Order: sequence, then C-alpha cells, then structure tokens
Amino acid sequence: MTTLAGRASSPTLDEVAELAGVSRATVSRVVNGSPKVRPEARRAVEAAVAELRYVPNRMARSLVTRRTDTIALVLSESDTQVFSDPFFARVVRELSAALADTEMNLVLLAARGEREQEKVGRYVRQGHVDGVILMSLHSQDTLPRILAEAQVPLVLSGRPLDGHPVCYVDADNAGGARAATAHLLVAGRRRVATVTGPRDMIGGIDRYAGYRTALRDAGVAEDPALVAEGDFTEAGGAAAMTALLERAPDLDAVFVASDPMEVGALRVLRASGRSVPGDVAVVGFDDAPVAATSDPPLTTVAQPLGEMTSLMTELLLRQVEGDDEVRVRVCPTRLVVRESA
Amino acid sequence: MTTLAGRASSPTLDEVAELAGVSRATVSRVVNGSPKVRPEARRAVEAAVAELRYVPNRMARSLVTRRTDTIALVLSESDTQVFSDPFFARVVRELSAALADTEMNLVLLAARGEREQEKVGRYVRQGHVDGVILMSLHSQDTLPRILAEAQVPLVLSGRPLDGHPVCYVDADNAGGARAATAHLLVAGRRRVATVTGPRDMIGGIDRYAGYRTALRDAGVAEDPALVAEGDFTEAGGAAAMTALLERAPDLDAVFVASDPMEVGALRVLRASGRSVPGDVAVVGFDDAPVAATSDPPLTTVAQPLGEMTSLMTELLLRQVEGDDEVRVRVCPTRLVVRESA
DNA sequence: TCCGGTCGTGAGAGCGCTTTCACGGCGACA
DNA sequence: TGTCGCCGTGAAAGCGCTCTCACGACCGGA
Repeated sequence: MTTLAGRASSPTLDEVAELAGVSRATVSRVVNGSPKVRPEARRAVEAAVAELRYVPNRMARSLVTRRTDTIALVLSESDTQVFSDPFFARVVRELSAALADTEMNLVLLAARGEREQEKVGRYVRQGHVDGVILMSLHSQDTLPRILAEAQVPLVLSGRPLDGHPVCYVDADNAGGARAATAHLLVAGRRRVATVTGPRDMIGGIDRYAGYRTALRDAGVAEDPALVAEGDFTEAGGAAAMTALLERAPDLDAVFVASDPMEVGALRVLRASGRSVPGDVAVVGFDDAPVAATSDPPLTTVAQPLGEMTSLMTELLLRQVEGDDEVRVRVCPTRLVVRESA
Repeated sequence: MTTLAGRASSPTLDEVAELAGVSRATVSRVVNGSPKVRPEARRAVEAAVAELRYVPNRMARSLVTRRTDTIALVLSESDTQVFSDPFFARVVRELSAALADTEMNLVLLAARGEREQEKVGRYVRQGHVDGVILMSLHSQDTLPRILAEAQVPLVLSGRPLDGHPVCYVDADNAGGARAATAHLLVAGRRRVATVTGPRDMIGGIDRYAGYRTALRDAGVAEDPALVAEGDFTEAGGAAAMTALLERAPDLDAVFVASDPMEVGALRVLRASGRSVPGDVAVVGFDDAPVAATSDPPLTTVAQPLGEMTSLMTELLLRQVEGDDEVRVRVCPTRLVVRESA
C-alpha cells in the first residue's frame, strides 16, 4: 500500500469505552438500552458514541445473538412478473409499513428457476435473515422444501399446494370467486366464462374452484369451452379472452381471476365490438388500483391486503421469538361492485 | 423449556473437523478452496461436510473477512413507482444476471422519504452489504450523502445532481432526447411539445435539455406552452398531455421523456380525437417492452440497459476490491423508429 | 456494629470463522 | 549422508460483540 487512504475502519466498542472511561460492557448496555447504568455513565457513553460516530457492527452482534433483525420477502416469480403486477407492489408497501417502527429490515429476493432458488436457499441457510415470507408459489417450486429444511421461521402467503403443515396467511380465494360468479349469475347471466389463474398456483386453483361452486349452487352446468387459463398478466388475460371468444362467442359474462388479466380481457372484448357490461359483464379479482380508474370501473373482489400482510408479519415475528406453533389465518374477501358487472 | 424441539443449531467448523479427523484450519481451507490441502484430507473433509450438511456461518466469516458478499440495489423511489415502471424490472433482472455466476447476492431496498432513507443508511453502515448501487435519485435525497459518509463502495445510476465526484453510469440522456426531437423536426413537425420527467431528477433534466438543444439546432423557438412536466408514470403522462392539449391545441408532435408516460399521453391524444402519428407524432424514451406491442408501436429512445448494469456491477466490484478511483461511464442511446413517429 | 441485599460495573469467556506462524516430514541436491 | 527448502498441517490469536458472573460500594434493618 502506497497510500493510507482506504476506508477508515469504523470505531469499535472498545474505543468508545476508552473514550468514555468505562468498560466495554457498560457501553454495550447503553447501546442496547439496558436500564442498569448510572445516568452519569450513560451520558459519558452517549457523548463518546456521538463523537466517534459509532455504529455497532452487525456481524459481530449477530454472531453472538443469533439474530440479524432482517427478514426476507422471497418472491418465487420472475422479475418481470414481480414488477408488473401491482399486487406485489402493495404487498411490499404494506410490509415495509408493518415493519417501519420495528427495528426489522426487509430485503427482497426474487427467485424464479431452480438455480436462483438454490441461491436464495443458501443465502437463508447461511444465516442472513431471521425469517422469510414466501409468496407466489408454483407447484414445482423447491423453495418451501429448501426453507423448511433450513429450519428458518417461515410464513407462506397462500395455502401451500402440498398441504404440508406450515404457517400461512391466505385470502378466502374460493369464497371471493364464488361471490363474484354468483353476482354474475344473479344478474341473469347464463353463459359465464372464466379466465383462471395458473393451474400450478393455489390462487389460480382456489379461484377456479370458487367459480365452479357458484355454478353448481345455481344449477348451471359447467362448460369446458367457457374456461381458459391465464397467467395473472395482462397479456395472458388478453390471450385467454381471445381463446374464449373463439370457442364460445355467445358468452355473456366472465369472471377473471386477477385485475391485470381483466384489463387485458377488457381490451380484447372491446376490440371484438362487445360492450361491457352491456354484452358481457366482467368481474375481476384483487381490487388493483387500475380497477377503480379503468373504463368502465371494474367490479372486482378485494382482499384485505393490509390485514394479510400484518398477519404475516405477526406470525413471522412470533416464530422468530421462538413460538413453534403452526398458525394459519384466512382472511375474508369482499366483492366491490362497480360498473363492469 | 418443556420440549427440546427448537431449532437444531447448525454444525460448526469444529464438528466437521472432528468428524473428518483434521483441524479446523484444514476444513476452512477446503471450504474456501485453498489448493494447499492433500487430496486425501480434502476428500475426508468433503465427506464430513456432506454428512453434517455443513453450511458456513456468514456472520462469523464476515466478522473476520470484513466482507458480506452481498450488494444492495437501493431505489430512492416509492414502492408503487418501483413496481409500476418496467424500467426497474429490467434493471433488477440484468443485475441479477450479472451477479448470477458471482457468489454475490443482491438485495433490494426501496426507500422513499427521509425516515426510510435513514433506515437504509443505518443498514448499510452496520455493515450488511459490501457496496450499493443507487438509483432513481431526486435532488432532495439525503441518501448519497449518507452513503458517502458511510464510506461504502457506491455506484450511482445516473449523473449525480450535485456534481459531487462519485462513480456513476449513465445513459446519454441529452443526446437521446436531442435525437428524438430532431427526428420529429426533420419529419417536418413544427409545434413539437414535450412531456418532461421530474425536474428534480437528472434524467428529467437532461432529457429536457436535449429537447431544447434540438430545437435550437433547428432554429425553432421554444414555447413554454409546449412544455409540461410529468413524473415518469402513465398517469402523470396523461395529465401532462391533457394540459399540453389545452394550452397548445395546435401541437403536431410530442417528445415524451419515458415510455410509461408515453402510453398515458397516447391515450389522451386518442381520446381527443387525434391520430398518431397522423395528427401528432410521438417519440418516447426507454424502449420499454410495451413500446413494441403498443398500438401503434412506439418510436422511442433505447438505452443499453444490459451494458449499463454490467458496467455498474463492474465499477462496484472494483471498489469492493479496493480500487478507489472515481470512474464514470456514459453509454450511448439509440433511436428506435417504429410507427408513432 | 454487623450482615444481607441492591445496584452499577468490569473482567472474561465465547460466538464461528480466517489466517498467521511454526513445525515436522520429505525429496532434491551436493 | 547432511542440509536446504518446500509443503501440508495444526495451534492459536483475534474479528467486535454480548452476557454471565463476581465484586465492591452502599444502604437499611437488626
């Protein structure tokens, strides 16, 4: 080394202790807010901390406390999907809010594909985080297994596909879908189609099940021609709607399993010369922001996302605190009637 | 504790060493790929590692190496904005790709508002990451200062607003905007308006400057009525376009400083009964995925995002390795001519 | 006056790892 | 056969912190 520039190594507990004229232990107590410190000593330490701009080294602290005070939100989804669906945006926002006045930090990890998921698994096993919230699971995902093996506190968003006992928070997807479909049927629609979510995701499966239940309740026979699978994206919704129109041009209503898909479906519907809700009534799912501003404003099923994320946070933090109980929460959904149906 | 359940504490180096019949040091060498280990010993260690499912404790390692092998992408933007602009999606994807075959991990930190930015600052100062890439800066942001003071390796995406010497990678925003505007002028348009980006972001400023340069080059006088500020969102673009149409109904072209805004502008234009590009020619910026699929396909300015993110990664990793040189890279932009202009 | 009990404090062990240093064994060379 | 140097290895120090434990000072009650 020719120059001594480099990064100034940050001050340590010992340096603060020396400056304050107390022992390391006392500084540690002050930093961690222990009450058993004389006000006088406390002031001395605080002054020293301020003067040296001391910040505790987390690695050292974590090494002994076994805590990192950070939790990971891992999205088993491609970046593209994560960033295009406003659903994730809301979840992240609510999650940050829920953690805002905690000392917990939130990191985002998007991992689609086995290779990335292994990397995430390694990251977690190495002890970077105290717990993880796992979203957007597909049936072939290895993540739940990897994380379960890592024995790290875990909360799923959405019921696990394999029924494995694990903490999760879910919306009443089936109930919401059933209500949405029933709403269509009650209005007198008889050729009620559906654009489902992916069949490998619990949300897709449950919403489809709800649709079927509503039909059965109303004594309406199912027609395979009225079912098309989407992938929760706008483009996927458009494609599914196109297929639907081709197979069943006489459909008079559609239950679309997510709002982004509904936007795509609406576009296709309009392009085909059909009016909404005149010719075809449409109900979506999620109550995304776009639903209210769309033309026409969309009737949709709202999930209590705020409540769900704070429940997830709560369940996770409980586990972090050592609670090993497997807890499950299912939140009610609510039909928001606007003008598309 | 009534039960002994709890989380099984993961195996340590010593346990592996004991099982393999070697010393801790040798295990460490094997784990870290040191060549100075007899093949025989190496095999014994590898077997022990596999048997115990040993994973090194990162906190312990980081404590001595002073490295965490993770870098943060911090977005000085609200979650909503981050998740709605496909620009960020691409950056994240490219960044993950660039780091895929490194042992580096990427964490995302979105922080808008002073409180959150302080939290991020603390996170970084505590030593959670080896470096940070900072994006989407607004002029009032405290983040650059906080991070500079933390003395952590830092690369900005976009030229810093205050001209402070710091590593950054930027696109030639002014050049791109100038080319876009010139394209409009060359086509014979004379009332060329612009929807700018936010005036507190370098991208917004530079693209506006490029627009003005093109006008000046062509000897066309500027008209304040032809300038409206947007916020890089679709809604913002729509609002700005509405204002523009009101103030200057005779405009015959618009340079819109981002593709999401362009989508909004297009909608307003069409709603006003104008055809694109017939009545009004439109050029955007970013070459977002939507640009190619939009109707009509959008003429836009493409930035070499892949190149830019790998440059950012490269500059950052260099700093992490100890290189203190302040390096700057500016990447050329390219006009992609489609049908909107 | 003496004893038991607080209370604030400091010494020190130890978290799991990397890395320096010293040492023993061995082949090469004279 | 003796010496040098190299190579693989282990002992041990130490990264910055927390936390137990012991200790001295001090106070109130017997």
